[in-house]
Amino acid sequence: MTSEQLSDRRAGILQLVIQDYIETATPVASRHVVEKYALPASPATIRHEMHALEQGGYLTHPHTSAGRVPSNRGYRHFVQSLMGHAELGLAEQAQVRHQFFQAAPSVEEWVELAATVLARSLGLLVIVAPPHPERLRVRQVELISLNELLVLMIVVVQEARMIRQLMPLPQPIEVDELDDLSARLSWMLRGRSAPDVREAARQAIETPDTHPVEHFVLETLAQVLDRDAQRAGVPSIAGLGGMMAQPEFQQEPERSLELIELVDQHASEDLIPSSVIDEVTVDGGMHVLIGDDHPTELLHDCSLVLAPYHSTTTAPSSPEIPGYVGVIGPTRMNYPRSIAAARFYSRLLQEMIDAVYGVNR
Amino acid sequence: MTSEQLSDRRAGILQLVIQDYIETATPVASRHVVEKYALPASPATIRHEMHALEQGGYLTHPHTSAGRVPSNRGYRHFVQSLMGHAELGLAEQAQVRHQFFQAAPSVEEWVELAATVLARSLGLLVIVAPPHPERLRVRQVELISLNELLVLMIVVVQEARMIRQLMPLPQPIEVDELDDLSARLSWMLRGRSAPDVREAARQAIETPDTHPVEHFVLETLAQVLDRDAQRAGVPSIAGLGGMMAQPEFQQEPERSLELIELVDQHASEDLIPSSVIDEVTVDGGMHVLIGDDHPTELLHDCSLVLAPYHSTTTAPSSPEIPGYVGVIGPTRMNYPRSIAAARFYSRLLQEMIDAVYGVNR
DNA sequence: GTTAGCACTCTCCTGCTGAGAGTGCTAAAC
DNA sequence: GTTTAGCACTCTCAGCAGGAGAGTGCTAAC
Repeated sequence: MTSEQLSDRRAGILQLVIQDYIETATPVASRHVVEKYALPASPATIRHEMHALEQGGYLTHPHTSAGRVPSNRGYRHFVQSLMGHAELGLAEQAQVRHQFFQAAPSVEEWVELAATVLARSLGLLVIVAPPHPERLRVRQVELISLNELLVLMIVVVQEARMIRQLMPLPQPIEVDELDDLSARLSWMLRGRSAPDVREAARQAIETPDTHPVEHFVLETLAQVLDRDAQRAGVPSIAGLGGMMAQPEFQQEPERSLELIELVDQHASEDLIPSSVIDEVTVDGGMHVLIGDDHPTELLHDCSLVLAPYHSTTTAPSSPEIPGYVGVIGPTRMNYPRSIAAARFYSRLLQEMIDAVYGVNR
Repeated sequence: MTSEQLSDRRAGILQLVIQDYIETATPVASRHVVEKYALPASPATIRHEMHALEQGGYLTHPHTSAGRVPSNRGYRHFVQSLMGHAELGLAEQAQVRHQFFQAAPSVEEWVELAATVLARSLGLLVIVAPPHPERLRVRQVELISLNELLVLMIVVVQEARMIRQLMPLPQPIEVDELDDLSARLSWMLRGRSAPDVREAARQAIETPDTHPVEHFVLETLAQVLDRDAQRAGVPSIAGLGGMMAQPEFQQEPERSLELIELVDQHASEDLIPSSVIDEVTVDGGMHVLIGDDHPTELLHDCSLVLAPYHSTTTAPSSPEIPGYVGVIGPTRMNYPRSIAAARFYSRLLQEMIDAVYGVNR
C-alpha cells in the first residue's frame, strides 16, 4: 500500500483525469487533458505524472495504447480528498421541494416520488426506503361488520399508520358484540405490539366466557401488526432505464441482465444490504461504497452512495429502522452531484415526515 | 390477401414450423423439420410446401440461405385455427392456488403475486391490474384526532376499500366536535361519491353556522375519493428480467432499452392501452394481439395476450373498470401456454376477489 | 525538471476467404 | 401429377491479415 502524499500537481492531474473520465466515459489520454484544460505543460510531462499515479495505484490502463482510467483507489481518493463539498443548486432544490409539497401527504408517496425524480435527474438507479418502526403499537382497533361473516378490521397504530384487513369470520357475531369487542380491544391493547397481542390471544382462549371470535380477531391482529411492520419498510426502486443507458452497461449484456433481474425481483437486500445500512448508521453520516467495497459481487464495478435518515422525533420507546436514499451507478458516476443529491433528498424526506408525522409523539 | 384454405398437410407443416421456431428461436430448415418429426417425405417436398406457405404470407425468410420464420399472419393463423385449446396442468393449478391462499387476503397482494408468479413461470413480461370501481362511494367516515391540528381521516367505502389520509387542519377543533362531525358525515354521505361530496362542501361554505373545518374536511374527502379510485387500479408489472433474457432482446439492445424505460416508468398505458381493454371487454373473452396489431410501435415485434376479468358481483349502481392479466412477449412466445395461463390467472383472481369482496353487495 | 522525437504496442476497422447451411430449380422416378 | 435426388447458387459467419490510428514509454537533449 503506497500511500505517500501526492504532490499538488499530481493530485490536480488525478482530479482532471477523473472528472474527464466521468464526463466522457472514455480512457483519457495525456495529450487530450493538456489541450482540453490548457495545462502549462507538454503531454510528455503529464504522461510522466500519470505514470507515477499508475505506480501509486490511482490509475490504470486498459491496454498499452489506451489512455488512463481511474482505479477504485483513485475514485476513493477523489471522493475523500479531492472533490470538496457540493450542494444541489438552489433552483433545483426549490423545484424538487415544490413537487413534494404538491404530492399527497403520505410517506409511501414521498418515497416513490423521491426515487423517480432523483433517478431521472441522475440517470442512475435509485433506491429509497422509508424509516419505519421495528414494531407497531396499537392505538385503536375498529371492527366494521360488512356482513354476517365478514369484518373489516381497521387498526390505527401509534406510529400514525393505519392497517386495514378483511377478515372472513369462522362464525357469526352480533353487531353489538362486535362494537363492544372493538371498544374493549382498543382500551386493552393501547400501546401494545404483536407479542403482547399474541399473549392476549392465548389468555382469551383460556378464559371460558369469551366469544370465540375474540381469539380469532386477536390472532389476526398480531399477524397483521407483524406483516405491516415489514411492509412499511418496503423501498421504492427507480431509474433502471437510465442506468442501462449508461455506456458501461451497453457493453456488457450479461451483467446488465443480472442487474435487471435483481431490480425486477425488488431484491433491495442485494442492492443495499442491511449490514451496510447498520454500519453507516453508527456515525449517522453519508457513506460511499466504491467498487469492491460492496458485498454483492455483481456490483463490483458499481458504486453506492448511501444517505440514511430517520425521523428525529422517534419516541425512545419504539426503536426505529432508519430510512435511506441510495444511489447506485457505475464507479464512473458523478460523485459530487450524486452525493449532494442523496444528502438533499434524505434531508427533505426527513423534514417532510417530521412535519406531518413527527408531531404526535 | 390470399386467404384460400390451406391443405391439411400444408397446415400441419405450418404448425410444425411454428412450434419448432417457438421452441428453438432459430429459423427452421426443411431438413431439420423432416428429421426431428420423422415426416414421411423428403426435405425437397417440405421445401416445396414451405415455398407455397411463403407465397401465402404465412412464413418468411430472413435471407436466402436461412430456414423459415413464421410471419405475423402465420402466427395469427396458428392461434386461431391450429393450436387448439389448452389448459394449465392440474398440478400447476393446485400449486398456484396454494400460493394464493397463503397470501394475505388483499387485492393488491394478489395482483402483485399473480404478476410475479406468472412472469416467473412464463419468462415473459406480465402486467396484472385489479378491477376497480369507477368511483368510490362513502360508507363510513372516521376522524381521529392525533393532536390539536392533525387529524387522521379514515374513509371506508362501499367497495370494501379503506382510505386513510392525514390532514393538517387549518384551525383547531374540539375532540367532541370532531366525533360529532364524523358521525354526521358518515350519515350524510353514505352512498355518495366525489361529485356529491363536492356539492356538500359548497353547501357547507354557504351555510353560516357550520364549523370552518367541516368545509375543509369535505374538500379533502372529495379529493381523496378521486385519488384513491385512481390508485386502486394501478397495475403490477413483473418479469422484465425473464423477458430480457429472451434471445430476441439480447440481439437488439436499443429496443430493449426503450422497453426497460417503459417498465421503469410503470407506463402501463403504453404497454396495454385502455383502448385495447375496452375493445376486448365487449365480448368479454380473451384477446391476442400479434405483432403490429399493437398500437405501441415499440411492441410491433411482440405479442400481447390479454385476459380481462371483473368481479361478477358488481352492483349495477357503480360501474366498474375491469381488471386484466396481460402477457407481453416476443411474437415467438408460447401461445398455448401463455393463453392458458392468462386465462387461469384471470379466473383465479376473479374468484378470489369475489369470495372475499363480492359478498357484500 | 521538462520536452521533442520516435519506436513500440494494442485496438479497431476493412476486406478477404473458405466452410457451412439452406434454398430454388430441374430433371428424373414413382 | 406428385415426389425426390442432385446440384448450383446465395448468404452468413468465423477467422485472418493488413493498415490506420491512438497513446504510451523511453531516451536524449534542453
